[in-house]
Amino acid sequence: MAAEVRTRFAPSPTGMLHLGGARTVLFNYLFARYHGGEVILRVEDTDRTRSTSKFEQSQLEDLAWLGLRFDKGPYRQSERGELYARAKQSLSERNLTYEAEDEDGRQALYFRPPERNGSFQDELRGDVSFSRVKDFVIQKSDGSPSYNFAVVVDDLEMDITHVIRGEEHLSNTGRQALLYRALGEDEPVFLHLGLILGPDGKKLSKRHGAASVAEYRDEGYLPDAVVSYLALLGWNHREGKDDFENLAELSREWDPSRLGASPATFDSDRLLALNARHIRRLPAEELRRRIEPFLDEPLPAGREIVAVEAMKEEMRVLSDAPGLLRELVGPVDPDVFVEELPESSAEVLGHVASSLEGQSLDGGVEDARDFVGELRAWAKDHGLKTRDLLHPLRLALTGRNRGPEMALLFAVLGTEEARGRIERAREAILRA
RNA sequence: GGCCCCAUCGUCUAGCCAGGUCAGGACGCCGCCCUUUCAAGGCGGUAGCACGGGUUCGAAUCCCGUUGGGGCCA
Repeated sequence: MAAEVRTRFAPSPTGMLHLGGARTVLFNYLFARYHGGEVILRVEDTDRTRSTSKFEQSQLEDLAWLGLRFDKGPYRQSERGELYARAKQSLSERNLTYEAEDEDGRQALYFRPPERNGSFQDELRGDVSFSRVKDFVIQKSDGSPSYNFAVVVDDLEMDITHVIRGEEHLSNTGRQALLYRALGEDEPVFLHLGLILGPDGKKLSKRHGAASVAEYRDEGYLPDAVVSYLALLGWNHREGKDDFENLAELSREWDPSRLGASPATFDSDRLLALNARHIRRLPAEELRRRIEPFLDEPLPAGREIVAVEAMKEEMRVLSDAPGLLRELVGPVDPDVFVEELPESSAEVLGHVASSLEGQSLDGGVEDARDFVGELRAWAKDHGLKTRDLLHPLRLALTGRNRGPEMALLFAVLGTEEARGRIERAREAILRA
């Protein structure tokens, strides 16, 4: 039962999985899902000097982290020597190969294409021509197959129907097409995605900073946000949707007719904003679970969820969590901001401190909101602007003049801690 | 150097294949609303068809060239 559509992702384990590669897998995955076909993982490790199992392992982890599952594989080219030997034999029988010295002066096997010009069909670019193709190596001096040769043999043997990859492979495709033809086989459908560019307009690479998937994971990006962002690099939604909850939603909405051939520039600010949006959508319970590994101090006992709720508003990546937590519950030195406050703030703080008596705001957001409501009513009665109430209060509680909703601060700090901080701020003002 | 690909607001792009809607949306930015502040949300605004030739009654759209950018191989 051969599936009608079969795509593959074929990474070389010579480095980390980069965003470009991740986008390529994603599209192979989505394309296969769209057609009800399958996607295969094939590790192209013929370059024995640069391939390591460590990189292979890390790439597999990154793929899993992104939520991309393969229907088959991983296969490794290093384990498929026989297939290449057989194909080589077939070419030799047709007198299309010869041995000669390569650039390094070592014996290698060359392929002599019967034709040197021609064209192939690319799904996104139409008829793509090639010309002046020179003889090229198919078997290196160490006996391993060359890149172009192994790819063709494997894609043929695996019955790959659609080769979806980055544009950097477009110029290799002419040579590959010649190989298919020499082997007497039909070519798969080629589909070359536009490159992903860095801010300088060049192909996105390590030179552009954190371009590996692992680095994004370590910084606290959510896989769903990364996937959602990557999907829009070289593809667009028919109704202009620009964010997708997760892979499942993307799979439902994705359709290959919206693929484009133009290059796309990677915009890290946009990814960051998108990640923040995904974080805000997360239920506090789940967000708590996710930030746990990033924290360097525990969340306030018994008030974990409100604390997460309070941090959520300003969190853009999970690694923001420890800093935000410190701003929330870390020690406050009133002397730092006391200058900013008028003396009348002492009275305000005095009122809040005494109102806190008998209150129990430990973790209850609703109670805290009621309490803040009362404070606002009091301020109004005394001819105070809300700002004159909340600004000193915020400084007293966190030492900052911006931050989460006031009620959340009370709920996170709890009655006693809040009262202590307010008292200390008040004393500092009176002292000044 | 050879071959190849790409070209619409700052960014991602829709529109191009089957020429004719003030070139549409989103992000960003600016302003306003909301808000103690920030964020979020709502409303409004700014900004673009790289250039030159054709073809056509009519070109972002088709053709040629130029320029620019990129890729691969050397």
